[in-house]
Amino acid sequence: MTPSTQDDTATGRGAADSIQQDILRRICFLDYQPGDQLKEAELAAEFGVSRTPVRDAISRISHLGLVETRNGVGTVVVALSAAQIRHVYDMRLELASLIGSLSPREITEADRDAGACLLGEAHALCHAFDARRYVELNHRLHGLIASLIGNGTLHSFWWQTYYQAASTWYEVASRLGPDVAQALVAELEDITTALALGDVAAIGLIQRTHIGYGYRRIETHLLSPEQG
Amino acid sequence: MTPSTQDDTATGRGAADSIQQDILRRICFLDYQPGDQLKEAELAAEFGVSRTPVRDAISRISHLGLVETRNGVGTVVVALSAAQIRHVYDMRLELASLIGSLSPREITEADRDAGACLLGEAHALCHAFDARRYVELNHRLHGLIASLIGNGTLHSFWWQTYYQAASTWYEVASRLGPDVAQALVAELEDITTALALGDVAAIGLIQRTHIGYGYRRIETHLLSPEQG
DNA sequence: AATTGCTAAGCTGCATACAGATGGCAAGTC
DNA sequence: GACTTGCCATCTGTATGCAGCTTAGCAATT
Repeated sequence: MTPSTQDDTATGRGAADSIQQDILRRICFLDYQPGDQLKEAELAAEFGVSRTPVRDAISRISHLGLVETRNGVGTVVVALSAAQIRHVYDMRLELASLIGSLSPREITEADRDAGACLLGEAHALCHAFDARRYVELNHRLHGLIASLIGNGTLHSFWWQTYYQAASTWYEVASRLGPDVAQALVAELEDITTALALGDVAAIGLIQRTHIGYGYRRIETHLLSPEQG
Repeated sequence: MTPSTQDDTATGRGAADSIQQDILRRICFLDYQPGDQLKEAELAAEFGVSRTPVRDAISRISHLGLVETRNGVGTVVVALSAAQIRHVYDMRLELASLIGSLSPREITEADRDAGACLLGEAHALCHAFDARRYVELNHRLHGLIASLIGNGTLHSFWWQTYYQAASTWYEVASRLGPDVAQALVAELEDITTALALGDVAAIGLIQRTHIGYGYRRIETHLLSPEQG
């Protein structure tokens, strides 16, 4: 039961694995935008490996629907449709509720420290906003919460939907600016409280709440105004 | 948003895709038992292709945790631990409830026909039981229900957990014999009723119920007596 | 001027050769 | 006899060459 988007096959496929994460990060940070082409040869040269591990990485990413590869054409980053985004968010709402009920892990002091650290950085972000940094903070917050999930299947699914959803955040953050940082602070304040109380179920419900808010932001600022 | 275990990348990776399904089927039918080694060269020869598409297929399967591949050793089929099986079933119970609530598709006449056909074959199976045939009927039932799921993310997850769970059924069926066929008949009777009424939500709840029964069978006949 | 056919470039899919890693076996040593 | 050590068979990870597919652009024709 490997997370499938994070740390599988610790031994084998060393190169392909780190490349996969790197590409996923680039998609979430919009280094690769929808429509961009991922050329195997190019990436192979950049990472200093051959096409084989790059192919492996891209093949895995295609599971998530974030890229589409066609013979003779290439691999392009695809923007999730409005319907797909809704489906992902509908699913994430449900998964969030399960975090606390399906074999959660015990909260440790390290978790509380990480939460406090994130909250501090989120505060700083409000004053000096940077979309990239916002996405990165979200990534670290996701990692913290995912680590609390004891159920391996849920853990895997949580990561999968994360990457699908996260690919939209950078653009929302760019358009909304510091407002999303404020929202992140609010979320982290709730979460640090729950961490202090050792209540994983509460964290799941908090997540559910803020996933709902997040979807509303996407709906308003990404789906309604232009593009579909 | 590709199902990831069923029909991704319709255009590219044609060979790898069918090989992946074939290997997954073999694992579920216990043609490959836990501990068995999947040798790339061997499979490549059997399918009449090179190692590359075989590697691709195996790489994808490793997502599900059904195989584990280590450099210098090989790829072996792994038996899910009791905890992993429980996690998968816990998740399936929750996913089943969502089938009816997350953008279900309309039920058609073809669905009703397929359900009736399955029910007939399940009846036949009670008299002349065959574990392999039981697993196959379950597979077709799963395909029918999965096709009713409109939410692409849920669809993908439903398939993923299916393969993880199905890898245990053959052994249970072998030990219990016709009893599981009776249970399948009961399940299909409920489902054909729901199909007739066009009630997808009911189908999800029926699934949830029988997934619970199924787990109890596994717990009793696979986990308790011997092995863990 | 518009259309159609061709050509060439570029990309992925696949095949195969090589290198690194692992585990077992056997020879050697205490 | 037990343990250690080095060799070897074997499998995966990686590199690279080749073939098929797709597309864009150009040229010839209507």
